[in-house]
Order: sequence, then C-alpha cells, then structure tokens
Amino acid sequence: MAVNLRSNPCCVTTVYSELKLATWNVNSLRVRLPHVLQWLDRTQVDLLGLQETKLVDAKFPKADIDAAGYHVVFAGQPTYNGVAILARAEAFEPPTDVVVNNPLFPDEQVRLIAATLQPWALTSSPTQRPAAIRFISVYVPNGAAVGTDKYDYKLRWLSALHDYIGQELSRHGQLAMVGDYNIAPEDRDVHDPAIWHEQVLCSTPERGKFSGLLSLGLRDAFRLHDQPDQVYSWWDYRQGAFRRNRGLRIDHVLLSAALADRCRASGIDTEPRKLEQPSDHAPAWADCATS
DNA sequence: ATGGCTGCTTTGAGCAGA
Repeated sequence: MAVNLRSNPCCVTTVYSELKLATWNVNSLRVRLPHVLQWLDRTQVDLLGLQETKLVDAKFPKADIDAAGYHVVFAGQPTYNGVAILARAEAFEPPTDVVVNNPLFPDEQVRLIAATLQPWALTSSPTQRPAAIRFISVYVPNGAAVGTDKYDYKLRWLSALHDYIGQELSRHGQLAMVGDYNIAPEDRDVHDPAIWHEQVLCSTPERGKFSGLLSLGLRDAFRLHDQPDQVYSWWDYRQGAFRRNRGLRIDHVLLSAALADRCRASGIDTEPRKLEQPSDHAPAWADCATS
C-alpha cells in the first residue's frame, strides 16, 4: 500500500493511492502462519485471500492477524479446506456482508468466503466516499482425476460459482475473486503441456469453466501485463519440482472491469516457496491504482 | 508401473492434495 496523504483535503478520498490484492493457498495456516505474517510485513498487501487454512474456527489465529494490523474473516472445518480474507486495517473499515459458501450450492465443504471492504474515507462528503470492493476467496475443488466423482463435483461447483458470480457482478462494480482455481487456463501455464494434456487441472471442460468466468466480465490480472515465460504458482513437493520449475499456474486474481482497468502490475511471488517448510503454492498478486 | 512429499488424523497407516 502506498500511503497518500495529499495536502489538499478537498481532493483526498482514501488513505492510499494503490491497492494490492493477493491470494495464497497456504496448505495449513497452523504451519504457515509465520510465513504469512512475514509476507504481510514485507508486501503490505491490502487484501489477501487464503485457502486451505485447514483450521476449525476455534483454532483460527485471529489475535495474531489482528496484531499484524489486519481485519480477518474466516470459515473452516476439520482437516480439509477452509478459507479466509485479510484486509489491511489502515485501509479498510471492518468487513461487512460476509458470506460463507455459495448460496446457490449447498456444500459440506468450506471453499468460499466473500466480504465487502469499504475504504476509509478522509472526507465527510458522501459524494467523495470511495467505492467499496467485493472480495471473494475461493478454493476450487481439486477434482482428483478426470472422470471421477470428485471431478464431477468440481465441474458442478464451478457451474454454481459461475451463476453466483454473475449475480455478484450485477451488485458490485468493484469485485475481485481470488483463489486456488485448480485450473491452468492455457498450455503456457503448464511446465509440460504434453504430460498434462487433458489431465485434471488442464482438461478442456475445466478450462471451459474458467473461460466462462471470464465471459462474465472478469479478467485474469496476470494476463493484463507482459509476463516472463514459465511463471507458475504451484509445484509438487516431490522430485525437486520447484527447483526444476516444473509447475502450474493455478492460483489466480480475477478482476471486474472497474478494477482491471486500473491494474498496473501483477505477478507471482516465488520467494515464500523458497523458505523452510513452504506451502506448495506461491502467492499471486495484482496492484491497482485507486483512481 | 509405482511412488515420489507434506499435512492431517481421537498417534497410525491412510487419505488428500495437484
């Protein structure tokens, strides 16, 4: 976040001039909390979606995240899944309109959380009140293998997500849906497209669901800018996959038009993947100008 | 062909992840 306290009060509408959004599948927040706190401190990210927290709500480290200067909303279950949204307290009022899971898709698994974040306004004028952001953190089912029950569940989950996000986009001009989509959108997002051809995470039906989300008006922040080749967000723990950069780009920041038009940079931060006891995923991020 | 790592689990070998 770039703090921007301009001298002329009539023109100041927010306490920042730049908004940094990110997503990170942490593969157990119990294990990864130190990495997350370190990353927040380094990046000063404004809005962060987490996936695979793997924590029941009673064990969620809310106090540590509060102490780091972030609002947090979360929903978990034993052992699997679990999602959260962190919002920089200096930038946003406390989250409102929190929704857990897709209202259109009854689900025993906790894989979606949505919240509205209202930027603090440095003006009392309602006309200068900055627009709120609808922020959604999703953990799309893995799908196991093409043709399995889990794969069918993944496709049904994504169809319902499409319908829900269509509704959400009609209600919120500034919307960001971030998360682990468990889909590599194109072959250039895959280290070895021949090996992965029509395999889970890369199959045509899954890619069709991802395209369907974009057809609602969302943009893949990563592809709004020139990027180096062979940038990925997940690497298997086995076989030295990270060292050999044998990865997939499956974690994405999707932006509505109002945010995409102001997106200035995007990328994937591989630094946390180099730490001891890393998550197998790296955070993906996007920077948007606020005006 | 298989399993390779990692985290979790009413502590253990088995599941799930991707």
